Amino acid sequence: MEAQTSPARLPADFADGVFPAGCPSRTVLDHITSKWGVLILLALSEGEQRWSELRRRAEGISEKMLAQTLKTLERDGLVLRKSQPVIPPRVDYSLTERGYELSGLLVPLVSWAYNNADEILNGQR
Amino acid sequence: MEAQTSPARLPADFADGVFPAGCPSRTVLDHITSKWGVLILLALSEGEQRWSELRRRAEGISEKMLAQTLKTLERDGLVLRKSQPVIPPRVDYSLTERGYELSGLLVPLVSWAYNNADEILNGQR
DNA sequence: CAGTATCCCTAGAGATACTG
DNA sequence: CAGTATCTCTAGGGATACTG
Repeated sequence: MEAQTSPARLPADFADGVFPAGCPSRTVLDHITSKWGVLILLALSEGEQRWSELRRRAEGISEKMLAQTLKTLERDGLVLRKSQPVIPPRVDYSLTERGYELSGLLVPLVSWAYNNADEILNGQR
Repeated sequence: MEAQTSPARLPADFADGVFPAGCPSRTVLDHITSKWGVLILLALSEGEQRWSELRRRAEGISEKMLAQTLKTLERDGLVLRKSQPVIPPRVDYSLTERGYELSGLLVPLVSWAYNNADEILNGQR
């Protein structure tokens, strides 16, 4: 098999092919491709959900990491937090418009990973 | 803004909305969304490249992480390593067909991150 | 229910030196 | 040039306990 060049092109600023160390996109990329970040964004792509629901779906996440991940995504304007002043507390999380846009790119990636996982890890063609 | 549901759908196995802890796709996802993994795959989407070239492009990567990342991606069948028995050594890396397919999903994501980075990190609408 | 606050701990990242 | 081999270190992540 020969080397190929991807049809989808990178932003022109990467035209020299260098990904600068201090580039802000690195930070954003770290947030949205983080282990738990992806899963939370994906879960929320199915619609608004509560804390406990997210915890159940992103199986294996600790409370600490759920809180941290949600805060980061909220600060980044990707996730919206709606808190009701009731007892017991009720908090709903959902995607913002921007988060929704992003999830449209993430879903195909996760689907691909899911569909190719066995072949990739078990080495068969 | 109201909660929305993404048009792109997840694999049916995720229909219950749960991402199982032991799911193989988690491992694959970790590889391809790793800090350096993304950048290497992206760099290679521009075509075959040598070790030193990759090191230059993924600015800030250490030799250790470059070696480790390339090995993982090669084992996963995403990257092809072609070594010439010459002195000085010459090794070329390129994407396999599967890696190429993946890069088609990664490029839009990185482009999105690049285009939205400033607004995300500086908080303006 | 929806989180904080702590403590602990090691895997993973970087730096450096060396080599075929 | 294209890597390995070590060493070091800390910050990310888990577990647990507690709270408005």
